[in-house]
Amino acid sequence: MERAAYDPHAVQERWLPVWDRLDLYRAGRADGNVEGGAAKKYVLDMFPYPSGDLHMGHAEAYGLCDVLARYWMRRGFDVMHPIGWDSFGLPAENAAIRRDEHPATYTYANIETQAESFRRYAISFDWTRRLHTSDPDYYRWTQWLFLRFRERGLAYRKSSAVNWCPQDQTVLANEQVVQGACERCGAQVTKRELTQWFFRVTEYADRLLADMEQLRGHWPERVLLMQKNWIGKSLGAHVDFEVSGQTVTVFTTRPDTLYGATFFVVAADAPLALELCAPERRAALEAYRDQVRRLSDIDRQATDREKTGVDLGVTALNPVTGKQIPVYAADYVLADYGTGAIMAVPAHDQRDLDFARAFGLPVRVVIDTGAADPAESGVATTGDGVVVNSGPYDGLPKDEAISRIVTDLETRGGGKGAVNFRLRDWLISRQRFWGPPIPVVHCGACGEVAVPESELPVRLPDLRGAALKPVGTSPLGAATDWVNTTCPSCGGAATRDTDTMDTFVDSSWYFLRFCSPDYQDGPFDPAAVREWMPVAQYVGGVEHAILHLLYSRFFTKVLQDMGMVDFPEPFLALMNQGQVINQGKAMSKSLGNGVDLGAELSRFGVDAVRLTVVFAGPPEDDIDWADVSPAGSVKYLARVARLAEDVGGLAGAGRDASVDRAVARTVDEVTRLIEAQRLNVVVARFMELTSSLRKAVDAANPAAASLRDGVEALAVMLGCFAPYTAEEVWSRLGHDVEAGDSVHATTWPVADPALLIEDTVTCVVQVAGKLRDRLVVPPDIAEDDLRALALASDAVIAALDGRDVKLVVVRAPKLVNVVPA
RNA sequence: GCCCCCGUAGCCCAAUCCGGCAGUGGCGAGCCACUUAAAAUGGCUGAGUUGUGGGUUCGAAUCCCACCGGGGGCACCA
Repeated sequence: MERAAYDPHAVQERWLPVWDRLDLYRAGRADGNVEGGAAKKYVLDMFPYPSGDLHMGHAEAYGLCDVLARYWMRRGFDVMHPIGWDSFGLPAENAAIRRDEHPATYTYANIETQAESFRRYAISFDWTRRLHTSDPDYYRWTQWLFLRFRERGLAYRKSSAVNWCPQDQTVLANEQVVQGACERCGAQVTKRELTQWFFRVTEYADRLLADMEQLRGHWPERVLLMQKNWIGKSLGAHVDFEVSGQTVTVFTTRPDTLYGATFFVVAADAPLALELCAPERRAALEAYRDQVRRLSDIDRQATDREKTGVDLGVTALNPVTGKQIPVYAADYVLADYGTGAIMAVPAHDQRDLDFARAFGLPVRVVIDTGAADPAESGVATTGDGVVVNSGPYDGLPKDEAISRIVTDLETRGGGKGAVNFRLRDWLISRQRFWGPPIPVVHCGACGEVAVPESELPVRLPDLRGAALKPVGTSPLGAATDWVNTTCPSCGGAATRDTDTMDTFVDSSWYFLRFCSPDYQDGPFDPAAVREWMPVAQYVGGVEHAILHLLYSRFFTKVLQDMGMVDFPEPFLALMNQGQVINQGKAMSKSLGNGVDLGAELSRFGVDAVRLTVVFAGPPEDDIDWADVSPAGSVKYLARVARLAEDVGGLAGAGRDASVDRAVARTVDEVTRLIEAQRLNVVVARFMELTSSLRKAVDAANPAAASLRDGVEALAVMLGCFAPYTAEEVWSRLGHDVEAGDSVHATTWPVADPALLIEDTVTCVVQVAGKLRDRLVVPPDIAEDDLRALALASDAVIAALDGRDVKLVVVRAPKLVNVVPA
């Protein structure tokens, strides 16, 4: 008999226009046709940057997220699954220079390409909520939020050393500096002192850390760990030292080693170094500072570097020993961590010891750890031990000494317990064009003045091509007509701020905008946000583990403090999909191992690619495209289509308990597996069910009703993974999809609990832990009966070989273990 | 250097949470059927010291310890 061929492309062409017409994925209108009514679920993928067309990475991330979104739709939830574009950013600007056009041209053309690809890839997006961060309607509210942050003292300007690329004559974001070099041109990045805008994220450090407890279990553990390390909370103390009549405070995590502080170091690039320096050492310090400034980041960060520094010719008073200790400036002390000055305890800190050995400074052991003397061994002892050489504290264990010394410092003055964070304030200024302009005007008379809300957005001027070339200042600065303005406060002549904001600012609140994308009275409608937020499931790559996720968490907390939202965390659950690699390596042009998504889709079809990325392994694992087989997925989907064809033609109402049980077991297990996000295992279960239904059909099983129900259940579940094929199957079973009876508008199958109970169980019988026999028993068999059955088994008697039985372990109904003497 | 995760068949994965038959999926390999032949399709088969060593247990892939190998994060943060 001639089989109906399975042509994935024909199936796509057939159903895509029908789905467009049926408008299946609009949020906010679920009919609550499943128990539990229509509870809301907000499912979100990290929105894409519009660089070219979609690639394999998108295929995986959006494919995985779509399974979850569709599953919850089938479970009767009112699901919001929106899409938008993170459409400001440097690549568009570079393309515009190259092609002599406006960045918007490249950006919006790519967006259209990606949107069409998403549509064909059959992601269940609610297209009515689409947004682009580069639209004035969007960045108007990015600017509005900036002004609210500024009112609260959370946005401020300060002078700071930033990454500078001498080749491109421009400031670079940290993420554009790869191992000390400019990611664009490869030049060594240096530091340059510039006045920049910052967000005061450090004020939220403690809450960002503490609230991670709410995320534990729902976010990948390693992401929480990375954020924890990034925030870097350290407990310790501030201790005051007198230097030339001036009080200089240091931060230390080891107040117990105060008696071992034999010298004092300030960061060479901190202003404090100049203040403390004796006049006769001034020239030496300036020379050293020049030398430090010329160092590239990559050199400066090398930990095995020789310690360098310069004696400042002054001394500091150790507050507990009463001794004057020398003061140095060195580049191993960081200007922007702690107070920019340290007490150096060479015996118990490796860096201080290295410095002491280089400069011939004394080493004084104050904690006896039992290890060799650091002065001899060159290895600082940082472990636990007993306090020595420390006056009244001698003999105390380390931890007790810490609390005693801190208490004494607080009582006597001169110090107190303190907490310090590694987290730095977020530098948001960019000397670039394609971003939201900072809505501030600089007036000679009034200073910094906010642009009034009624004048937002501050639109970008119409610059293109060569006008965007980096010249060391923002391209906005050259747009004279745009820069020159009047002061909103006094009406006098003033200039606009020429910085634009980091694109991470745009993406720190887009998930809120999706709740009410057309809202005109604020960044979002509070009622809509109450309805949808927080995001129930967020999906994206682990490369955003810190920046985007930390900033979004920060924004949410600020908005909570402003009373605009009533929750502290934006994303209740997070899934990190792995990367798609090829032949063991990240895909790249230079390696020639790239896999083109469009080519794969043309060859195998959308469903096969979607199924392959899900089936390849656990969602969070990388997929090596060389290890997987989209051709195998095509084969499987064709098998399902043929099964539907055969079953669709069966007549009759016959049922078969073993078929019904197999279906019920699969439904039950697949449901639990999806909830646990074990999506690769789900596909294996589909394949098993398909095989067993196939066998039943081939055996001329008369249970037509059971088989039909089974294939229907399979179609509904498979619809979340391979939406086109599932619709085709659904249609072959006789459903009128064009009339609205789509597999993507139906409800998830329910397993009858009665079918999940087995009438018999296979009991394993072991002798001394080795498998010797299997017994088929009722599931509710009594322990004693099972023991008797097992002991009577011929195989057991043979294995015992006359030995006495010492112990019989019975775990009814699954196992008996007979232990011989 | 510090911290985290992972080692199961030639390869990708199940079984690990909560100890109880190492397989139930895929790729590849081999064989068979269909075919003039091939492709496609269907069926069948084989493959294991569960990284290594030790411990706990009646029983360990699973729990504990050490080591080896791989991946990742942080790193002059006091």
